[in-house]
Amino acid sequence: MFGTDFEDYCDFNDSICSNDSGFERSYTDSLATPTSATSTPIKHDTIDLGVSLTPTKEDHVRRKLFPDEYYPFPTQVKEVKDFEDFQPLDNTSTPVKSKDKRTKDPNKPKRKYANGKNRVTRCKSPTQILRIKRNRRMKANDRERNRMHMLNEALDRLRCVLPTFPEDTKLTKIETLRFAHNYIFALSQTLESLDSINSGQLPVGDFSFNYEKNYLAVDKVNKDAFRDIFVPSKNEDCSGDGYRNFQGFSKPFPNGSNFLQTSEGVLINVGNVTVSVNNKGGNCITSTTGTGFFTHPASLGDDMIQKNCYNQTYNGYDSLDSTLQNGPKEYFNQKNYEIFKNAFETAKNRKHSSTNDYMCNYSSISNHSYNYNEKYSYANEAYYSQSNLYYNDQRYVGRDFYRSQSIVNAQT
DNA sequence: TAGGCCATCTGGTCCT
DNA sequence: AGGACCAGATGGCCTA
Repeated sequence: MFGTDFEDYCDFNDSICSNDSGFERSYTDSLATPTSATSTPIKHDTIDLGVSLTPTKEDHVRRKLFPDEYYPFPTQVKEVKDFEDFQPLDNTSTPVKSKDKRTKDPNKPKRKYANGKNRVTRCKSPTQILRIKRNRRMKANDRERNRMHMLNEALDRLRCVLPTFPEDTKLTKIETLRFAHNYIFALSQTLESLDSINSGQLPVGDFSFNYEKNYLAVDKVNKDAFRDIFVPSKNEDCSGDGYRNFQGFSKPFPNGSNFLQTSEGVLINVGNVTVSVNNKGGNCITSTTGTGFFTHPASLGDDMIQKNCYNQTYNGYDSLDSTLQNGPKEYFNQKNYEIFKNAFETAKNRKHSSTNDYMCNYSSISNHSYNYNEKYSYANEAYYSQSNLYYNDQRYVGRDFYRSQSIVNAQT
């Protein structure tokens, strides 16, 4: 049903740029109307340019301001696989120095000119000077445009690794940076918590790295753990930029925080998601796309557990039967939940593997995060334990995948 | 309609 | 000379 690649959730058609891209304007207009009072190019009919201004993921074609013949270098955008692979785009007008430089002969005498100087400066007509300046300006604009494109693409890649839902409104630039700052902080705090377990300061039973089990559970230790991660301490001054308070998003609670404790439980706001932990087990996650409810396994009957199965396809295996796959639509939006959850798993995996895999190559995240059958595909015990850390509360029946602590009454 | 966000142009500065 | 970087200016698009 759903794709298994993380990229499936990051549709470049939507995320690469906003619809109100300024590419609809062209520098050619300003050239055509040099006497215009404003230096800002006038809106131009894009059809006249003969190029599609909408980038697509498939063709990897950068939006172009001018027809192909205006570009002296290839315009194909290099697909970035990892950080080391990332190179500046090739479609800049900036001339690239040839690597095979011709070695100068040091014995060769310099060319002499009649006036004693090394070079003759020809007189240029005002028209020529104007043309040269215009050409330099166009090239400078081209470079600046590409530079900003690279910056925006970097921001897009950053958006893709942040735990927000693709269906939600695209984060603005400043929101992306702020949220990334907070997210890194949250992940580092999570890793520190894990270190506390490894060093024996915390019992594993109190805080294992199981987001679903611990962050949605109701025992005090886990509530405090979550609060430690997402809510600044009293000593922290978050009145300014409020980074620790996820200020990139609204703070929905009257206390001006992303965390609210009530007599019935706690509410935690993380990005576009609000997690509600109820003392009576009525936990839920709410996003702008819908709400999903969670219940303790103890309160679930067998029939409810049956309905909590994944009705998705992983590794080519169809799970459960067709009636469940085509079952009621009120089930929790599993895709959104997985995206949110995988952010935490990524942090866990980073502890055990090379660092470049995850933050620099978001396509590889999916290989680990969505591979639910991997524990049965790998005999390596270490790998098993590593992969299974997060899913230590799940049951597997034949080819069917069950979740013991799952969604029973959700809507999207 | 005002304000936010964005892409683009532009000129200045610094550096190679 | 030319490229990278930056900040200001400007207009388009969208939303409350």
